[in-house]
Amino acid sequence: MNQEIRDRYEGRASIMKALGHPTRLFIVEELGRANRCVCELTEMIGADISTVSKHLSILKQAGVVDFEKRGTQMHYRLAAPCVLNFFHCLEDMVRANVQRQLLCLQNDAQPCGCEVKE
Amino acid sequence: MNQEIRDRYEGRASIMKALGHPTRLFIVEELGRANRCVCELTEMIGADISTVSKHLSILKQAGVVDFEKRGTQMHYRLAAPCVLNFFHCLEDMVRANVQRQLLCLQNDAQPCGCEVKE
DNA sequence: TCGATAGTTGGCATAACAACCAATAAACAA
DNA sequence: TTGTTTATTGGTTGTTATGCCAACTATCGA
Repeated sequence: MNQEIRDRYEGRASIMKALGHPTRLFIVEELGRANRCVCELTEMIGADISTVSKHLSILKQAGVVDFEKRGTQMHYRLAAPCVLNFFHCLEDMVRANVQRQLLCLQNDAQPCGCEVKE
Repeated sequence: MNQEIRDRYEGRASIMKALGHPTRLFIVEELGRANRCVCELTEMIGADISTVSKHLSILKQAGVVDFEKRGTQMHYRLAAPCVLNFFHCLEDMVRANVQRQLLCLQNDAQPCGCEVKE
């Protein structure tokens, strides 16, 4: 994998990385329903406003969200609604993972690679 | 965001996080074309085989890939082909991000939030 | 002008991640 | 049995991410 190809994947991976956090995924799904200001999101999430602001700036940097200033408030919106299409696949995978872990617990005689590490 | 909802997003986010690395994204796209053993992927990627093996175990843990032992080789395959659908959206976003950065460089009089930090 | 509200940024401590090397295990050929 | 190939795991080191607090900026109402 040379530098050029690596850069190609770097750009995509940084977007996926931006989506790889529960709080940020929550923000994305919420903005899929309605535009929100930082204060509303902070209220829903229950973290420090500076923490939420930093999550939003990571999403902004990745091009997932965009914002608009209105008075003292910053109104965020989804800039790339196509990411909402990821959720269906993600939910299927979460379900499959749970299923796999259950199967693994049932016949734990033979290891199946889904053991919980200690 | 209570614990239950947080857990819900945690499961999805860990899958996105697993995809949030250039090497792992490369592996996913390559496995979308054909099943591969670790040695083939290592050859393509050009990293230590232990590094590639660890990337694969992260993808396995997330339920993105699966493997099958054949002699001394481990043959990996895509367990969740739906992730291939992510790429189109990712590429659109990368293009949009590049476009945005170009615009930003052109009229750098007013900051637009895409400045490169030093 | 002064104070209150809304957000962003810097700093810091802690935690998680990444990549290599070394050691080990499994399959198989000689 | 011994050596080779393939792959995983442990250990180490350096980098990056996370979340809070504190400091600061901007807008707006009194």
